Amino acid sequence: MHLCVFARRLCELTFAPAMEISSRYNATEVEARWYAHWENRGYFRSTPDDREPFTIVIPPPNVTGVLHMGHMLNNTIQDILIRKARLDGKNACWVPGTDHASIATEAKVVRWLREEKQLRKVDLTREQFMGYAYQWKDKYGGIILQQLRKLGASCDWDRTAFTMDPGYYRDVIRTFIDLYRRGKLYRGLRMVNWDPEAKTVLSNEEVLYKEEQAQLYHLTYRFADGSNGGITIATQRPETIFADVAIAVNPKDERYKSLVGKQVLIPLINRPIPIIADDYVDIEFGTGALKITPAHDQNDYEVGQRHGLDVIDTINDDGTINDRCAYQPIVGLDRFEARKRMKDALETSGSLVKLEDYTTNIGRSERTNAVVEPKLSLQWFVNMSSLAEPALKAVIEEEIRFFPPNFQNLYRNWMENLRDWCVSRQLWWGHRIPAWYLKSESLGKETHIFIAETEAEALAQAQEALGNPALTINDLRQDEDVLDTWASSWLWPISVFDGFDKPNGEFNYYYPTNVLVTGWDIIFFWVARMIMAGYEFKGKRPFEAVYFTGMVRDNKRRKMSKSLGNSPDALKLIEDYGADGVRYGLMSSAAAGGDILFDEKLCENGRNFSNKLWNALRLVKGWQITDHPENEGVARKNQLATTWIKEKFQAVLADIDSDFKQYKLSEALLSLYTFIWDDFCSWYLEMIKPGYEQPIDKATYEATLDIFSGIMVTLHPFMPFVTEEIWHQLKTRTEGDDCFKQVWPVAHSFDKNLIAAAEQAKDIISKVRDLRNQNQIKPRDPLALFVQDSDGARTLFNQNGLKELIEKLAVLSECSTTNDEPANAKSFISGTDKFYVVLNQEIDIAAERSKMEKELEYQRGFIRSIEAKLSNEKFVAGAPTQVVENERKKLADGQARIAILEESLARLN
RNA sequence: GGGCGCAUAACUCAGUUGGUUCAGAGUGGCUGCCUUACAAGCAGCAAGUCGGAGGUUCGAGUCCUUCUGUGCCCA
Repeated sequence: MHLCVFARRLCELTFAPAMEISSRYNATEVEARWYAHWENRGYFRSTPDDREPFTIVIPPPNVTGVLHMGHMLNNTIQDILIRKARLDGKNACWVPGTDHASIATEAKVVRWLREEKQLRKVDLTREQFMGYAYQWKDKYGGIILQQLRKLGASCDWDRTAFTMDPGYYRDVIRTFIDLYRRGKLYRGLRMVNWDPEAKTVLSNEEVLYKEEQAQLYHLTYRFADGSNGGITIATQRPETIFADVAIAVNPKDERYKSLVGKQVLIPLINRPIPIIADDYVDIEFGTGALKITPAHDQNDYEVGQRHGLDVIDTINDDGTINDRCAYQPIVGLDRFEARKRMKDALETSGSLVKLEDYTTNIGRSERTNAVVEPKLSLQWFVNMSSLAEPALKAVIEEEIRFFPPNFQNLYRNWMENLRDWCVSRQLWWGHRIPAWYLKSESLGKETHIFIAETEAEALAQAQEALGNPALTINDLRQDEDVLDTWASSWLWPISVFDGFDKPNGEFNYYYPTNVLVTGWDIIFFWVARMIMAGYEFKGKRPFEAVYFTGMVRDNKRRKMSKSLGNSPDALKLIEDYGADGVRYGLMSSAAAGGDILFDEKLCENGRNFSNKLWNALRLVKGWQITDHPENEGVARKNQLATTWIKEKFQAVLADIDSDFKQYKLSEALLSLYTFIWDDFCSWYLEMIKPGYEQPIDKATYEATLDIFSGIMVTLHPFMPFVTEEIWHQLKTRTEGDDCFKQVWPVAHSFDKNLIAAAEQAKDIISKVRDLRNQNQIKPRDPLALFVQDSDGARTLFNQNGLKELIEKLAVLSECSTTNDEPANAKSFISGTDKFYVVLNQEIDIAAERSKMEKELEYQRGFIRSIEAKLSNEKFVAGAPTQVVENERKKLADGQARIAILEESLARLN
């Protein structure tokens, strides 16, 4: 750093007058102030009125959650859409809330009890546990909703909902009862994914499969008839052989054809089982013979069903071996401990013929990481087939539109291969299943089931069903399980508007909601199920559109997660770059559905953008105002500049409107960014900027404030804070005249010719600057510019103010037409015109010639390709006239440039 | 094994129903700058056989086939 620079900085710091606006934008202070202002004035609140509603329900974050990158992306998008809808004059309602997240929350509460209160869940009653859980929720839950405020989320906080609020709870229970009564919900024995650690059922989606090292045991089962030999199978789970009911081979397998129907003996216990034939068996895998253990494997269960085989369950809920296992030495041991013991026992008995290392997919619980145990269990299921049909149709026929649309494929694929939905979870935190059984009937063998909203109703049902009025509540036992969290959140868009209890209330106004914004990773868990619920319970779509966001990943493409520690601290980012900066950073690289590789650099760009806006404000507000322009030339120049920027703004507005319609939010933001930074700041403000200590004329100044204000309104959905601040700094506004409340400018048609003329002026100016750069001429040294006289040049320069504009920005001492080539000048071509810049230094003729020859070659190539097209009859006949005409124009322009170049070269020689 | 995507500059990505020599943006790189709004900045520059091969077409980054690489979902 130069000394003088340092000195100047120091001066700024030390002596800057207090009145002066800081050269750096202070996001933290501004953001807190405006959020409080909006909230205090009740701007986020929505009540039904005559306006068209625009509704979004938040994907409720986990009540235990803290703000992470995914939330910020997701909620920034929702906020943009909601703020845009408000500016469009709609009654915008964004409903916030949280999800009780039964598994995750219960796990946290259990840990909290253990660590803070030295309590174990097993020592507590259900009521005690729930008491603690609510305590915990009140203390730690919902932090994320506070954090969303920091991001600028303009939710109607008065509507904050929770999936276990009393009304919501009631809806969930009633829905269960309703589905049961209509035969769409049943209790059944199913092979489920069992987490032996959490002792709960997991959905398929909650099981994570990963390749792990395992061992394949090759075991021989001897023939039961005492003949020599036996059949060798390969298994990864030798501890389950005592639950075997058959050995299966492929009917096409020549090796085993003759053995089908024979009996073999299970090693160590010598129980006979049959050899059966089933297509399921893979001839290539292992030995081609497969032990069938229906209680402990999904596929085996299905094989068993097909062949009418028994089910022998030898594993307890906690993963230990139970006493139905006929081999005593492993009873009571954990399944993995049992496996170790089996190795020796099998070796000793001579049944183990080979031990082979191999890699296999092992499923683990997403929550506890325990190896998932396939287990037969009585669970509650929702029948999916009838619910899926309208939900699939709605998406295929685009009654619900997906953005990006290709997620239809994923959705269809899943919807066409549905299994019934297991909705029970072996937890306490959640909506307790409203099913009562008779205590006299043993667990899992109940034949009487009473489904009711209350205990009293259940009792009445029981008394009637059994014809025994003496029955008391003590004779009944309520199901211990709660419902899957998704079995509550699928009602979200209905329940938050009380659509079950008051279907003719405001539910009518707000539902269907307009758009759902969520990550594609929960398309099955949640999106599909909300669609089902919408049609099943209300006969209507829950939303018109779904905007799928991508996953936020780190720069190594890894999904951001707590366990990897690769997720930046969301609140720290907001502190460092401002909410506007972070919002910009997330949006600028987040095309719908596409994953975003997050880089803090993007937030830095956002912060810099805020700063750019801030400094544009400082510039404009620093000007002295005068009633009249300095002279006629300045008046013409400023007139052209303001007209041009207005027209350009219209062009940009048209693009943005179209982007919004297609949910291309990133592109809309990028268009605005480019327009503001390049057109407005780099060009427009430089065009009208008065000389040092010169005033600006009032008309231009006012026009600039209006344009600047309009720009702030359009940028507001993306960067609400900085725009609100600047909106107020620009002019003195009346109470309540906030950027937040403005009307989105209506795009009207614009003057393309004027925009094109300005573009050419910019091209000329850039080329002069380039010549300065190449020839080491200082930016402030005035130069003389001449243009070869031509019709085109005269038309261009007849544009009122254009000549003055070029003179100012290119820093020219002179700008006029000529018929003669000036001495000591270098030339360039802009459009089809030739320009000369007088350099007052010796010109390197050889270099100039070579440059021109290169250019000439390029231009000749250019017209050759066009001539080829135009001489093709099929092209001229087949292509749209617009395209053909355009080619003719290009050809003419190219020829004009060639003529200029050839003539210039001739002169050089 | 079945299905769905993706492949464009050093990096991250845009690129509408095929139509401007169309190959674009940001970041990074290079050159020159304290120039009275902004160094969180200004002015300029360079950079790609649009994964390979074939096809359809007057015309292909864009449509089709196939290969390669890569990611995801399901089993």
